[in-house]
Amino acid sequence: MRNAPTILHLDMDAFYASVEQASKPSLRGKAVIVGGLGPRGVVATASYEARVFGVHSAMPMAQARRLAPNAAYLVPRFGIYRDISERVMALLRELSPLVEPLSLDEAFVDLEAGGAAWDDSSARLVGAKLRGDIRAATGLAGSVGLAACKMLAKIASEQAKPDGLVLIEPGTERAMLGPMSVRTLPGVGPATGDHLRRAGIHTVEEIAEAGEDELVRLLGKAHGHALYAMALAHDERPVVAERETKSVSVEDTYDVDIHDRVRVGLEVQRLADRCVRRLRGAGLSGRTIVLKVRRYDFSTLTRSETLRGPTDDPAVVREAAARLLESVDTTGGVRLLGVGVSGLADYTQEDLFAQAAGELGEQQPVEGAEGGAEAVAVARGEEGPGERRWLAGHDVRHAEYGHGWVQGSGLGRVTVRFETPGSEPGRVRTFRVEDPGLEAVEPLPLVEERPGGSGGSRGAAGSGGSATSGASEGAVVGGV
DNA sequence: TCTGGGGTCCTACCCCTA
DNA sequence: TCTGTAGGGGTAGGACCC
Repeated sequence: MRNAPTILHLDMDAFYASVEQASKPSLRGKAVIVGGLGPRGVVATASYEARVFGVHSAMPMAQARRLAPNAAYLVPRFGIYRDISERVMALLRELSPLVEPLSLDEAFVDLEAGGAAWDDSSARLVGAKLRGDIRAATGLAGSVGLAACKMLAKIASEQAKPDGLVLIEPGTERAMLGPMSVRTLPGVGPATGDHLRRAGIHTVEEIAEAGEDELVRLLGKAHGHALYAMALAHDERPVVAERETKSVSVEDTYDVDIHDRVRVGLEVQRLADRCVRRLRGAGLSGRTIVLKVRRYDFSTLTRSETLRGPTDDPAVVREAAARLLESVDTTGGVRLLGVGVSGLADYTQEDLFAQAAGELGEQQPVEGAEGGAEAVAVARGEEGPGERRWLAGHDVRHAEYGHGWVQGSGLGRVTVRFETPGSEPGRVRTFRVEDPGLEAVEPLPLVEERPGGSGGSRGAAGSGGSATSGASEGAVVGGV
């Protein structure tokens, strides 16, 4: 391990919820919960105001509604999250070529590789400036952890939340880690945590005291060795900029269990097609087709089949998935189905044959760059011809009232709050769902782009929900 | 209380082959 | 030729992460 704290971990605070608060002035300072709103949805992110009620990520939405009945409940808008994430990642890449994104809202940066920092004070300066730059570019708050390795940098950013910066000074790592719960270490989830607890191991220090042999005996070779090393604050994992995708999959949980075997078969076909679209969008093909079935009792099983060569042919994937389904007992009903492809290659042999046979006429549109027009299609959640379903939280424009967002819909009505990231909290109006004046539009930028200008509007996250600084309607870039 | 979606990695087991 | 074994690929499931 290097001896200067030059690994940076950035974690955007309550990312999805903060984006929603920054987009919607009326939600600033309020409990906001983003996630699946169906009967089987779970919480993706809760704002800090919602966490006060005990709501947290991965909690069933029904439970969240009991705990925080007056919170704002919104479906995720991945298009805008992705746009903002790209801006943040671009700022990170200015610091170093070695940036490892972990998700839309988290990344590691190797500051030493970029020559951006070489010791405590330079690292601290870079971290502080980065937080300011992110705030100016997006209006959002991010927490920064700085340490000599990835594990400690991540723990540091966790300690820095919300809206802070923590640097772990070299030489203090063991003393800091020792009293912490085993669950602090990456790779220790509920199951491993329980396992260790039953062996009388509760803290990181107790892992170190137990010794490597005991850890390997308890948890197996790979996990045991890795955990023991982490407990000694040893983590040699490098920051890796480019990660190859290993698998592509899609899955759906159904609001109501499916019992009809024919319907199950049709859903599997549909998922196979969706999976292939994603696969093609990424320019990939794969050899192993995986079917996932979660039954009525939440038991989950997978079936897989490895082909002789990689494919991205929807018919081939569909047929394989259908064969796999034959070996699964679905009596009692299924709550989730999934189709995946692994054993990926970035070329395809099947295509050569398919092209030769002129079978590409029915090629599907590529999903690839999701976020733009696709986000709008999703925003309105069009299910069938003539049917318009307005999703909570998504952006709309009304011919008469301008830009707003869907606050709720049902019984043939849709309620819209008319406000923009730069406006005061707006008024609410209700329309018929088929109102011709209403259309789904792209989200507005959170911070106005002012060429030559500095700074921007203040976001909501952790900043006390202040009003924005003089933004106007002028920056509207909506429209479909 | 009733548990999403998209991933990665590890382990155990089976079967085949050398 | 038979037997034991080691290794690799395929398969299934579990744990974990965000």
